[in-house]
Amino acid sequence: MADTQAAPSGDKLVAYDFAAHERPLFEAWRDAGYFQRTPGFGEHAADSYTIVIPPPNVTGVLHLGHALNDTIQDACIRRARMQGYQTRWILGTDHAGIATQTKVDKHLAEQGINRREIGREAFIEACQEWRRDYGGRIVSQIAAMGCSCDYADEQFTMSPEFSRAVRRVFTDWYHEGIVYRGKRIVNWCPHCTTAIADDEAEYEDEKGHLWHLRYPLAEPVGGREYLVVATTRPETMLGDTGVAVSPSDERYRDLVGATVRLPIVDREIPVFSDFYVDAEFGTGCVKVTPAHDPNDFAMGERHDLSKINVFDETAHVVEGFGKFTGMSREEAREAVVAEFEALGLLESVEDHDHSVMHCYRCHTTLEPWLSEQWFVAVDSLKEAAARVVADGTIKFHPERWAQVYLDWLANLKDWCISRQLWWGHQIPLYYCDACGWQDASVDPVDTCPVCGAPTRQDEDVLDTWFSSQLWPFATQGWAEQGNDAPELAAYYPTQVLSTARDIMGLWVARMVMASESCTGQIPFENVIIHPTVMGADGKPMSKSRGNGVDPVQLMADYGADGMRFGLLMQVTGAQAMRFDEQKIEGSRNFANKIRNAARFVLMHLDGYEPGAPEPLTPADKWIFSRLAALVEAVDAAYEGYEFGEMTRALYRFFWNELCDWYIEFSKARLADDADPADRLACQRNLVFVLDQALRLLHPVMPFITEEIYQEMPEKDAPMLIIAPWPDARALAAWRDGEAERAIEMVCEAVGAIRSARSRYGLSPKTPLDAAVKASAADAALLGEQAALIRSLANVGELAVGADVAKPAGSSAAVGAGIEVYTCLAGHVDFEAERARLAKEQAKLAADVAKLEKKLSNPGFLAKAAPEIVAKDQAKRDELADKLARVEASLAELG
RNA sequence: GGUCGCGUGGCGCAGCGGGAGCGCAGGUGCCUUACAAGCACAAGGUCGGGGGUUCAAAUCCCUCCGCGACCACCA
Repeated sequence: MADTQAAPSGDKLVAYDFAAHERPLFEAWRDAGYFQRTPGFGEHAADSYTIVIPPPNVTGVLHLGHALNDTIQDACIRRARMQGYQTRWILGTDHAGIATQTKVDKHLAEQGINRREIGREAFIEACQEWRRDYGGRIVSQIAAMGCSCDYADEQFTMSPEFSRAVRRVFTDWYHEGIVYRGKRIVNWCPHCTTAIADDEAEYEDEKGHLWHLRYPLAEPVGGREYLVVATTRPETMLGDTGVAVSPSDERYRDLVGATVRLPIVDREIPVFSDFYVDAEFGTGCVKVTPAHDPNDFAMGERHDLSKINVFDETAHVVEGFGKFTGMSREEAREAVVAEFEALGLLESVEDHDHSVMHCYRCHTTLEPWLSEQWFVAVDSLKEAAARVVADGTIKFHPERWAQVYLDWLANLKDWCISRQLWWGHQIPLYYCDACGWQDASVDPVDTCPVCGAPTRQDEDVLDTWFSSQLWPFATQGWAEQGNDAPELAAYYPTQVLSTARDIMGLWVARMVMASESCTGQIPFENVIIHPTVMGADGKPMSKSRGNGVDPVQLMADYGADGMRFGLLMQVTGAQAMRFDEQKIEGSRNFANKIRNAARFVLMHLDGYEPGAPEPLTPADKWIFSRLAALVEAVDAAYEGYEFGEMTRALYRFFWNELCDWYIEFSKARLADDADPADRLACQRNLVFVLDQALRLLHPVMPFITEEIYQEMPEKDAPMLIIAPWPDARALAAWRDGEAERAIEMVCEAVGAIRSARSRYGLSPKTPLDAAVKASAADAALLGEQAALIRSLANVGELAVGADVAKPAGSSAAVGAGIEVYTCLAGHVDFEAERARLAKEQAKLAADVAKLEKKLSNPGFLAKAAPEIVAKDQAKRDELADKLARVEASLAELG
């Protein structure tokens, strides 16, 4: 606190060492146990406030999205802690199946190791090792931000307890028929060699071709010897088992029921009609490959076609296709097309853009692939999940995301949960090959309960999101004690879930479904969907674009407080926010302003004695009134989850009201020759306002506020982190319209005199005489504040009254209800003053005319709310008055 | 194809029914002892175009234009 952060100019700027100031505070909070379950106090003592952090991937590093999201959560929970709730912010990481396995694979590959060679156990050990080496990094970065999570009870989606919860849900759902096994078309990643869920597939537009291929008919029909199919994937023709046409397509009516002799493979396949086919597209004939296209699969089911798998798990052509066997998809495409051309069956090729599915992890083109997989039947789950959002039990902020959520649920299809990976929760389904017994079980089943033979466990692991969906309750004792877990009773449902919109379906909706099914409760009451942080160019941040910003670097440059405040200041209800580093810099400056204001207060405490704040002067009453308004605004913003509003309100109050005016007002009262009683009152009021401001700022800027709080002359809590939140209801008594009016006039008068001085290039050091004319009531209010005006505007003689005359040779500024004359005689040439006043006269005349017109409109008078009419009349009178006074000043200048 | 978001001073954004605001950049003057990461002052916009509702529109409705996102997807 003692050091000046910004050295006087001339000296070299000494960078403030944020980390050195922040880390000890963090450790103090942690060591005092404030990050763990806090006991609660006051009116909310019996209520809990819980947040579960969206668990970052174990191997991840902090990015700006986390930084924003975690700041939001920390602000919420710190405020709740100060409000006296029993708080708990559950921290942990996600094992992130594919993501981690991909990384470890790559890591091993660099050492020339293939995971298939070392086997499952060794590979899992490699993952664990990787996790031990890199796993803690993101948690320490979260700590560097100052997040008040429960670090002593860190969760992991593959911890023994969590795994038990996963097995339990799988087993329960299996027994309820919610989890089932089936041979279906799934999105297959030939690189990761696993199935992935529909929402893990990303569509990307690609330039491609539409090949028109002739398929000869086994027997000519009506003189026709062949039909032409159009396809974007000629290589799949090896697996064709039918050709479909639209039922309403007259052109092909007589072909339905005919047989095609499939070229190359020489297979006889039927021509049939199906409603799926659009006669308008391509040739109107669709080759049907049930094993490699979901729509074809559906047609295959409807028409009882066989399903021929052309590709193996790495998307190479399987045995039995002659020279094509062993070719990659791409090679096979070329070879098939070449063959058709050689056979004279390639009718034409046209360019065709289409969207192609890619793996969201490795971006390999996905192959729709027929395989045996596990699924979650969603029909019984989604109903409750939709209901609790539709009826407002769970609220989205901003509200419109509720519709996105509901739409997602409405379109939901069964969820493929099995993954052909090694890193993850192995599916707890046990088979007895001897007698055919099979069952799911929470605990391992080594021998068959029917015949006693050894069993084997399913090889596949579960989708990462299958475990993530249990996060809000599996972290709270559910695995062992189910819904009787005391933690759940105390801390469930949680209050807030904050996330970006991209995992609305993948995670948010699934948590609701799982929680409703497993606990019978909602998992959280409020869902905050914060905007996605974009790069400075408005595009998503990415390595390849080079527009990424590292939050760790931001914290090093601007402090954790600066980054936090700056991020929240940019939050709006929109879907995206373009990252603006200047906002972070401005917030760092704001933190510095807070530090300096506190320094001012604390260095002027000579003779200070603790005591109740007491607003004596209008300036005191004004700042108390503004403080009361601020608390109300901040509370309202938190309750609406409007973080941009909240931070801007704090910024405005602290900088533009407290620092720009109240502290300036205080200087004279704190001087050595000031009245000791008044000085003490001023000190107490400064301490009080600073203290309240620190509390309001603390959830967003925890470090600087705590650091200052420790220096405060009186404290009602050992640390600010658990100090009571300002009480808006109690403060409301300080609202004072008259004091606000008085100080507004002071500010206006000071501004007018400074402006006149600046306009004519007069030094701030030259004292000027001035006069203020106001209504009798205002003059009475203002008269008491003459000293403030004199000291802030460097005024010599100051006259205030209802009937003061404009001094000769003065510049006039006409404000709201007051007129300010700055004496410039002997200092300036009045030509410029005349021009300025003439310009103002024109502007005022136009404004008055506009209002006159409005007020003479009968429609307005008849229909507008009476207080609006009154307001406009008052405004008109005021402007007319101003105009008259400007004109008078002008006349006087001659 | 469907749904949603955004177009406001040079730049980045707030405001979303009663006379246009903030930050930054730029201009002028200040080392005024809390702060030059600062202070003071001034300048800068017909709120994307058009139409409508209303006494009143940046704000509500329609339409067009331009960005962007999500969902679905026709071989």
